[in-house]
Amino acid sequence: MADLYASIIIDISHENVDRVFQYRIPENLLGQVRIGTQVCVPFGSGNRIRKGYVVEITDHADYEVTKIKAIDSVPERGVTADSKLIELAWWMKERYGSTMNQALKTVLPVKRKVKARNKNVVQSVTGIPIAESSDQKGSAGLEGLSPDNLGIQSEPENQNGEDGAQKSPGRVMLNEDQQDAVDIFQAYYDESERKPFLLYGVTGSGKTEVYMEMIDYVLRSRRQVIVLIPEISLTYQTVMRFYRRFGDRVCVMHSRLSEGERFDQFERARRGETDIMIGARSALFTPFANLGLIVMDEEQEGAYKSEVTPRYHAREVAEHLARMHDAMFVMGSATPSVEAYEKARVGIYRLLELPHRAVAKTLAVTEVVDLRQEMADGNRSIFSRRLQQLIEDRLEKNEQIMLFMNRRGYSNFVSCRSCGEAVKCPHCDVSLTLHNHSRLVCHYCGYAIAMPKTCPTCGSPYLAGFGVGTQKIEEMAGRMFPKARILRMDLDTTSKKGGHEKILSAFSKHQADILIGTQMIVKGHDFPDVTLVGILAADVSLYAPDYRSAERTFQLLVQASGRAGRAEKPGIAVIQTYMPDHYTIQTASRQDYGEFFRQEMRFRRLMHYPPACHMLSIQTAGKEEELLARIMDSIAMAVQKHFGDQTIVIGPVPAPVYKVNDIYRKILYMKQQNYDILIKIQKYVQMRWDETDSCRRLTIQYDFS
DNA sequence: AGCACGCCGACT
DNA sequence: GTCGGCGTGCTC
Repeated sequence: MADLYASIIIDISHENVDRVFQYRIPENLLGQVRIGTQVCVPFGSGNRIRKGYVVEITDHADYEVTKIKAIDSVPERGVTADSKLIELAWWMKERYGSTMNQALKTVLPVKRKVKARNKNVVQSVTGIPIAESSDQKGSAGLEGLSPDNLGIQSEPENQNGEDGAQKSPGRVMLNEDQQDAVDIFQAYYDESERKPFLLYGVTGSGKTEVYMEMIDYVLRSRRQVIVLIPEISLTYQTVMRFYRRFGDRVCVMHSRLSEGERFDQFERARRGETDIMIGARSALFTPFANLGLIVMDEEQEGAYKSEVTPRYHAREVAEHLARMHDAMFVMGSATPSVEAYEKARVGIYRLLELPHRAVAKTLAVTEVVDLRQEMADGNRSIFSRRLQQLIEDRLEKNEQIMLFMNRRGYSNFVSCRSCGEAVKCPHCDVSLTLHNHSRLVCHYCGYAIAMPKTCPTCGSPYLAGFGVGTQKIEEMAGRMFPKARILRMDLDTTSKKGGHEKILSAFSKHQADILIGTQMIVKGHDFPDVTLVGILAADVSLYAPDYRSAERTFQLLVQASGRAGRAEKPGIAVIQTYMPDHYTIQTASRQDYGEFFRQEMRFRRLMHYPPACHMLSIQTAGKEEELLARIMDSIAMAVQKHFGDQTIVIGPVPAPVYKVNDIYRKILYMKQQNYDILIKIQKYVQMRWDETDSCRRLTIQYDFS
C-alpha cells in the first residue's frame, strides 16, 4: 500500500511560508489525520516541531520523496475543521488579503496566543484565560447579563422537557405581513432558490418572530441554523426568547465565554447535539454538518466587521458560506445598511418588507430644533427652549425622558483662555478628557494626570473645560430641573461590574425621571414610560471623518426617536441640530429611509464610495515618522504607476488620530470598480513590503470595503 | 518566523 | 591566520 501525503499549512504568519508543505502520514496516525486536523510537524533545518493544519490529502508526492518528512503527532486537544471551513478560510484569505494561517486561525476555534495587547485577561488557576477572548473587542454589550448567564447554555438541559423539534410554547400568531414574509421564504427554500433575503422591517414590526418561523421550517428539514446578533443586543431577553421556542437545541456563544467553553460549544455542534447557534460574528464558524440557514439580525451594525486581520465583514462571509452549503441567508434591519439595500435594489438580494408595527406603538412625532436660532435668541444652554418646555411637561405628568448625547469626539476637554491651546496627550494626537473636575485622561492610551493648575504651554492660570460630555449634561439638567431624579449611563458609570444592568433596571422601574447617556441607551432597550427623547447634538456624528457618517447618524437618530412613545402615550423626539436642512436630519425626522437612501447613494456615487465603488485602505504604523512617510509615499507612487489608470489613489493621509501611544499611523485609500484589481493591488503592495527591510519596523493592515 | 550558509573586520 | 557580524535564502 502506497504512502499517503498531507498538504499542511504551517502555523507561522509570514508570506514566505504561507503555502502548503507536504508531509508523509505515518501508519500509526493514518486514522487520525484528516482534512482540517491540526498536526505537529518537524519544520526547517532544525526540525523544530510546529503546529500546522492539514488542508489536503493525496496518495502522491509533489516534492522530492526523500526530502519529505513525516508528521510527528496529532495534538491531544487539537481541532479539526471540516473541509468546508478550510475552503471558507481560503476564500477569506483571498478576499481580505491575509495569510492562510491568519484565515485558518479566524475560522478554527483554537486558543489563540494572547499577546501583551490584551492585558486584562483574567487567568484561572490552570492558566487558561477565563474571561474575555482575544477576538471580541466589544464585550461592553454583555454588561447587561448577570453572572449566572454565563451558564446559560446548560440551563435548558437541567429542566429536561421541551423537545426543540416539536411545536413549543413561545410561539405566537403571525400577522399578515409576517406570514407573507415567511411564505415567500418557504417557497424559495423548497425550490432551492438561494438568493439572500433582506428583511426590512420597521422597529417593532416583529422581525424576530419571522426569523423563528423560518428557523423552525429549516429545522424540520433536519438542517442547522446560525443566528448572528451584534454583541450589544445579545441580551438575556433575546436569548430567552429562542430558548422558549426551541429548547435545548439552542446554543449561545458570547464574548464572555472562555476559549475552552467556545471550543466545547463548537464540539457540541460538530457532534450534532445542537441545531441552532446564536452568537456574535464568530458564530459563523460553527462546524455544522448540514447548515441550512444563516440569520443576521441588525445587519447594519458595525460590530459585524472584524477589526483584526483578516478584516472580514460577517455579511459577506455569511453570504459566501450560505452559498457553499446551499443554505439560505436572511438578514434583517429597521435601517438597512446602504450596502445591503443597494444589493436588494439591484436584485442581488431579495427584499422582504414589514412596513407596519406589530405591537401597539405609535411612531414618535419628531421635531427638529435649529440651534443657530436658539443661539441668536440668546439661549446659550444645551437645552433648547422647546426641549426645556417638553421636559417640564413630562416631569409634571410623571413620564420619563431620555437625553441622548453622541459624545464621540465631543467630550470635555480643557483649554487655556490665554493661549487657546488644548491640553493634549503627550503620546497621542488627542485632547485629554476631564473627569470629575480633577483628572485629565487620554481615551486612546489611558494616560492620566491630575488637572494642572496652570497651562502647560504658556503658564497661564486660566484653564477651563470646554465641550459637553454626559457628565456636564447631568449637572446642567440637575440645575435646571432640581426636582427631577437623574441617571447617567456612559463608560464612567458602567465600568463597574453590573453597572449597566443596574442603571437600566432602575430606570425601567421608574426610579428616575431622566436617563442621560451615549449610544448605549438607544440600542434595544424599551421603556414604556418614556414619552420624550432629546437628541442634544445630532450633528456631532455627521462630522466624523468617515464616508459612513451620514448613514450612522441616520440610523442613530431613527433608533433614538424609536425609543419614545407607546399607543396610549404618544411620544415626541426632539432633534437639536445646527444643520436642520441636512438631508440626514430631514429624512431621519420623517423616518423616511427610502429618501435617505436615494440621497446617500447619490453622494456615494459622486464620491466613488462603497457601494458605488470598492475601496481598499492600507494603514501603516510605526514609531519612526520619517520612515513611515517615505515608505507610504513610495507605495502610493508605485500603485499609481502600476494601477493608476482606473484606480483612484488618495493619500497617503494621516489617520484620523495620527499618533496613538507614540506610534504614527498613515492611510492610503484606493477606489476601484473592480474588486479583483484591488486584490491585485493588495498582493503587489504586500510583495513589495516583504522585500523592503526597513518595513520590518512598521506594521501594515489592509481593509476592503 | 527561525535557522543555516556565506562573505568581510578586529582579535587570541 | 581565525571568530563572528548579520545579509540572503530556504523550509516539505
